[in-house]
Formats: sequence, C-alpha cells, structure tokens
Amino acid sequence: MGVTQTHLYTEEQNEIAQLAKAIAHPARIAILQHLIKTKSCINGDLVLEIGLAQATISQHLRELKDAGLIQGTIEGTRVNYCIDSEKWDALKSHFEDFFQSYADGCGPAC
Amino acid sequence: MGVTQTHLYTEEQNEIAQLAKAIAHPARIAILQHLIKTKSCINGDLVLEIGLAQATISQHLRELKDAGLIQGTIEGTRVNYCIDSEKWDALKSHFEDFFQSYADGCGPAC
DNA sequence: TATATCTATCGTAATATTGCAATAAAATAA
DNA sequence: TTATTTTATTGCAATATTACGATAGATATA
Repeated sequence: MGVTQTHLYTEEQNEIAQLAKAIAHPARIAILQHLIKTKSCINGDLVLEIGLAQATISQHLRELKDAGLIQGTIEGTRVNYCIDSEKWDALKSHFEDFFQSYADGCGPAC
Repeated sequence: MGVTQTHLYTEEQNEIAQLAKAIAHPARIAILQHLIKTKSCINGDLVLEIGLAQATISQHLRELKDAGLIQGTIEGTRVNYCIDSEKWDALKSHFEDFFQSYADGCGPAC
C-alpha cells in the first residue's frame, strides 16, 4: 500500500499526473517563475529569493530537473539553471489538450 | 518539518501548486477524463472503469471535490459527479497564464 | 597550497499521500 | 419493516514528500 498503481492507467494519464506533480509545490512554481523572469539563475539566488534552506532548494531543483523541466549548466562554482524549452512546450501542449477536452459544459444529469 | 511553508509564497503560487496537486495523480486524471467523456457518472462506474477499491475512488473524488473541480448531486442512492465548469475554466486560465509567461526561450547564459 | 564559495548528497524527523478492509449512513425495493 | 444498493467515513499500514543540518565535492581566489 501507499504506492501509486501506475499500471492501472494509460501512459498519457501517468505522464500528465507526473508533470502536474512536478509543479505541485509553490516553491517549484516560484523557482520556475524566477527562472522565467531572470532567464537564468543560480541556487544561491533562490535561497535569498525564497526563504528555504539551501539543501531544500537544491532538492526542488533536482525534482524539476528529473521531470525534465529545467537544465543546469556548470559555470565555475555556480550552476546556471534554465527552463528546458522543449519539455516546457510538451508540458504546455499536454495541459492544453487536457483542458481542451472539456469544452461543452456539463451534461444533462447535472 | 515536512510541512509546506505556504507563507513563503504568493497567493498565486500557492493556488497554482494546489490545483496542480489536485490533478497530480493518474487516478484523478482518469476520473476527470471519464467525467468529461460521459458528462456525468457515479462512483460505481469508476470502480469498474479504474481498478481501485471503492473506498479509494471515493477518496480521490473527495480530493477533486475539495479542490472545487467537480460537483456531486445526490440521485437516489447514487451520486452524479460532474466537472465544475467555472473552476475548470479558472484552472485552465491559471495554467495558460503560467505557460504563457514563458515565451521567448532561454536567456543568453544557457 | 590553503581558503573561500557554491552546490549536491546524506541522514533524519515530521508530515502527507495512497490504498484497502471494515463499517456506517442514506435511500430504494421487496 | 427488512433487505439491498450505493457512497462516505474510519482506521490502519506502506510509501512519498518536505525540510534542514551536516558534510562532501568541485572550482575559484589569495
């Protein structure tokens, strides 16, 4: 128990859910918005910007990285993170399709 | 520890994250897609459609209800659930705005 | 080389989520 | 009234997430 039974669902359902989970934390939303605003940033910036510990920010960054939403390039002692535009577009169109599937309002039974 | 520090973030960031969390499970995606397809359905249908126990489905339905994404109307011994179109549109435009904010690709540092 | 800076990882604690059996609650049917 | 049907709730176990201090690793600077 306690573990999501992914085999019960379609690949699409699992993928949408996984992408949603990647952005299902306000710190990760804040990180993405900051990345969008500055177009590149480092872990240290985020520690000041957001009020979390360095280890926690690093953990959130890795989750976004694992989801493929961001990329990090090492620059000296720092790391420049930025949005992965391909994955971002994939996420975007996935959600657009999902939202688009509901268009005609509620059925007669409601 | 272990609890999300919502006070660190803007209301918008918390709201997007919360809505994302509501759809961050394949069972809930499957439920929403089924609701969209049939335009109304009941818990029992979903138990057959998805392979989860009745209690588990009921739990997921409540999470979607708590998020405001679905409504349930009692019909005899059954409950007709359907999408809440207002909240759906709110979710949609929230995500659209979020995705739209990233448009010009990666900055010079990447 | 020694020190400082920046990020990742490890270990740990607290809390949340997922899933199900058992049971309760509420309405219908016999 | 007494089943029957359908959904919600409770209680529990397993797993996942969130957060942070301590520490390791890697690079730059004195």
